[in-house]
Amino acid sequence: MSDGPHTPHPPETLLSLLDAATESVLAEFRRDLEEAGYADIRPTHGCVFRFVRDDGMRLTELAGLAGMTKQSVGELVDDLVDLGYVERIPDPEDRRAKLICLTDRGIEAQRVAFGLLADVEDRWAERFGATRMKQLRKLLEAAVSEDAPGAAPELRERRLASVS
Amino acid sequence: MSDGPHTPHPPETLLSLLDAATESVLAEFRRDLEEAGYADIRPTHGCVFRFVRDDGMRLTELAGLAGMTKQSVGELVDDLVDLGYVERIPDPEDRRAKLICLTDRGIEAQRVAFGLLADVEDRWAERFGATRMKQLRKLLEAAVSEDAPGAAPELRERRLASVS
DNA sequence: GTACAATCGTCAGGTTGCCTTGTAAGGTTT
DNA sequence: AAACCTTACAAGGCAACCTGACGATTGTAC
Repeated sequence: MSDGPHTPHPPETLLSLLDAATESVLAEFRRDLEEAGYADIRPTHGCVFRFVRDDGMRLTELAGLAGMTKQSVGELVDDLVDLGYVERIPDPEDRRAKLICLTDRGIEAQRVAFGLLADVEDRWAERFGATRMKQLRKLLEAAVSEDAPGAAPELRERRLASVS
Repeated sequence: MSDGPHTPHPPETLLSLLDAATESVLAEFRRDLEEAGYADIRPTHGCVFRFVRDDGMRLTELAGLAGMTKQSVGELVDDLVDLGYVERIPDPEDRRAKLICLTDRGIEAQRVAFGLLADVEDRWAERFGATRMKQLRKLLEAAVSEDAPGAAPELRERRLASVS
């Protein structure tokens, strides 16, 4: 940092690399999803597709898993209802609550999306070799799941729950 | 995807892992930066600290490096001017333009920030071993800089230019 | 069994981080 | 000097989150 007059080409930090890689994968996924005919699904909606169970799930639980507020997830669910991917059915066990369920179309979209994500990963594996990809996965999993030396404790719940 | 009734614990995709790791590093960095007394610097400001040269830089060039519009970067520069980290001085070579320069305080902040990012990476290296970190870096660099099989071409310019 | 507190979802409104469009001032070209 | 680029800025919009404050239930304590 203090060698030389300044950093002409700024140093690639771990953060910038991780962020760039994330964006790269995300962009690829978005493109594939769009090409598959699901242009109306935005990346934000992923938190619903990712966590919702087939037998339905309450908003509160979904929000908890996604690490977001009920209001925010509620908005996304509104979108997906309008788009016909999910529906809210009254919870038979609690008349306050509603169960958020995937429609048939939603189930299909979920299947396709997870498939495309797996394809992206497969392409990476082709480029870098399956061995390296396994290493990468292991490393990232360890970095994320373990107690990081300095991460804020409240983050740990969210960490696996952010993007689709 | 279609084995078993459904995926109870959703599968960790490459995307979710990368995203989680990014967030983890970012959170750690933010915390460290705050503890170092720079709570007023937001992550978004990183695109200025990251790319600005010591001898100053025009808004247009900065925006180009950051992969953002001039207006967006201009706003961030406004913030940093208010906070005393940068200043706009008239460009002697073009009276339309202004050079965005770090103040002494800004230079110090930049030094500290890059140092803290390096510290985060060192801590990762301690946890996983220097060898694995090198592998991780190499892999990410390759994934990001090479022509990805399916990435949008316009992304490639931006890819290394997003977060601090 | 009635009062009280907690929980479920929603409404209203705000913040952040970006973008697009338009405009005025300063250069460049011929 | 007329036409055309730039440079920066101002105004306004949008997406993706947030907080706070409800009404409608439900579970809990007297």
